[in-house]
Amino acid sequence: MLDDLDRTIIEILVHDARISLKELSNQVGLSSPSVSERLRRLEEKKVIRSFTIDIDPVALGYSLSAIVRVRPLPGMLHIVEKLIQETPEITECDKVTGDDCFVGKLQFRTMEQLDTILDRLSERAETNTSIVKSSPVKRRLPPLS
Amino acid sequence: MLDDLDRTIIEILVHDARISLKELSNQVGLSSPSVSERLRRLEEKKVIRSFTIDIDPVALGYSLSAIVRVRPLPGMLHIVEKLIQETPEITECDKVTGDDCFVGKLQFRTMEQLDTILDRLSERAETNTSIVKSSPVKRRLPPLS
DNA sequence: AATTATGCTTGATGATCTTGACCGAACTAT
DNA sequence: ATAGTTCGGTCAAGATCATCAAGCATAATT
Repeated sequence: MLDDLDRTIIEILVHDARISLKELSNQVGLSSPSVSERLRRLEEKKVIRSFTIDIDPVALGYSLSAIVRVRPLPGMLHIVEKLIQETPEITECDKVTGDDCFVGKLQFRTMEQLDTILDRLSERAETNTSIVKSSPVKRRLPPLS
Repeated sequence: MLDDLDRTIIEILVHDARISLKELSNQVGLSSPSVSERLRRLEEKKVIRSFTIDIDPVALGYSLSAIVRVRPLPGMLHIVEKLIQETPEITECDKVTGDDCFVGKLQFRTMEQLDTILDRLSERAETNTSIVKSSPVKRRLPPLS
């Protein structure tokens, strides 16, 4: 489905999505129309879901983050899911197997804010919260091979 | 630190980091040199950490993912941290407070592969793994206000 | 009140992107 | 085998875009 050239393109763009087509095509070893066409196809096939930016949450004032595991009280599953989606400080959340139904990431500014958000969840779910101390692995791609 | 124009720029780029400066400046309502200069400063201040792409792991063959909580055995903290960092299928990992020391995300292709990876960790840590069934909240920014 | 710093616009220039015409290798069907 | 088709590539042009220098307005500083 993806050949070596596609993988090279992806690896370059992961590090700099705003590189010019010319520079990209130089690094890949193809002409720019070829790379442009490959890019178009990678987007079309939804291999590349989007070009985006990585923002430092601290710069937005969110100096703290936490992993929250959420186990809805009986009958509360859908309400809790909606509540999670409507909590903008929860910046990602997965629904998982096991005792915890949801595992999410929470960005917040103060402990007071954390408390407020968790209080709201606690009306309908048991929560288990771990404050993030550091991130030994920053977001990265798995092996492309 | 950030004004409304900066926030607008960020919101636009989050959705399309490869938009031309011209189009971006139209949407922001400034001339392109102004936007260019603001972009430069946002990068300089490390508000924008990088321009990158969002890749569908499925397109890379990783049709499964899991949240793994890792509690190193006594004395194994640093070895386990290193082991996590050297496991490329772990695409992000936080060090957190609480009983679990690390919480990571694992991308994998088959249950067999999951088993192999967890076996390696289990020599030096207790692990608790939850398979991701869906993602009710895709990665997003917290409120910029 | 004068001065300076900041952040903006404009317009010229040079660089980049896109498009269309064309080419060749690989695969299919006769 | 060979003719046709498809796919992915190059090249060159015209169209578009980014950058730079110059100049202006506003707000802060002295």
